[in-house]
Amino acid sequence: MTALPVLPSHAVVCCSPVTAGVLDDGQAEVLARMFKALGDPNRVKLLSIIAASEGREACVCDLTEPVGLSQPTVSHHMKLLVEAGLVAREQRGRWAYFSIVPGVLDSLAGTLAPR
Amino acid sequence: MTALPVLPSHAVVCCSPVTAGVLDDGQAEVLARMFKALGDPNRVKLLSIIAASEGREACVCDLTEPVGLSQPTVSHHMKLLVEAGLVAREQRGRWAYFSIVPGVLDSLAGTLAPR
DNA sequence: GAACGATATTGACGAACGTCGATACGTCGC
DNA sequence: GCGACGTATCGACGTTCGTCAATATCGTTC
Repeated sequence: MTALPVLPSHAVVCCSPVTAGVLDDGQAEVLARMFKALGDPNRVKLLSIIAASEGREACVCDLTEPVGLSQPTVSHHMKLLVEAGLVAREQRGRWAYFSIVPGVLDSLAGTLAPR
Repeated sequence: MTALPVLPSHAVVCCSPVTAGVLDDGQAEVLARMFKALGDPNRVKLLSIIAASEGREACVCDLTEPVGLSQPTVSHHMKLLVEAGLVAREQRGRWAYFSIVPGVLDSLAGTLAPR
């Protein structure tokens, strides 16, 4: 499978550091949305599986068994991760592939601990 | 107010990187717990207020008004942040002070993006 | 177009969550 | 000890969430 196209960087639209001053409601909302997406053990595990996969992408068909959840549940979780902007979805024939959005984890890490 | 005592480093017990391989259920659970604590805009804002305060600590009496929530709600949120290991609480007379647990944000950031 | 396989969506259920008024509890000053 | 003050806890409420079986939708193959 080929590398995913490079998406526009989210760094400029993503996140304000928690530690750079008092966040306003909008900024806090943006951050909280992403953290909430990671606030479920199954979704953390799903993200780690994708991150550990070749090309940092994985087919949803390979995600169901490792987390031991039903297909609808995994689909639902993946939808939440996509909506949170952490992963991107690409339909390839019958298969849905998910990949880590480039730079997003770096950005999110940067909100917790400025570099 | 004096600096808080240096707490034992949590780095050794805190977190496994999301991006260093597939996490087991326990590791994912630990991370998810902290992310979930940050999954509420008000708690993100509370954390940012504490982080922006002198000495990275703040009195709960200074937290209620900026988030515009009732006293019981703020108390409840602070309890969740403490239980998640992100902040520590210290009673000083009538006042409860909360501080960022040293190193915890760095550790958590490191789980998202290894340095 | 029909059959098949993959996957998203729907609906129901029980659990968890965020909020606040009321109250309980601990500290301080007299 | 009592009253005032600060803050945690309780209980109720409406909302949100994680789960799964059933079903709908979409892409592929013949």
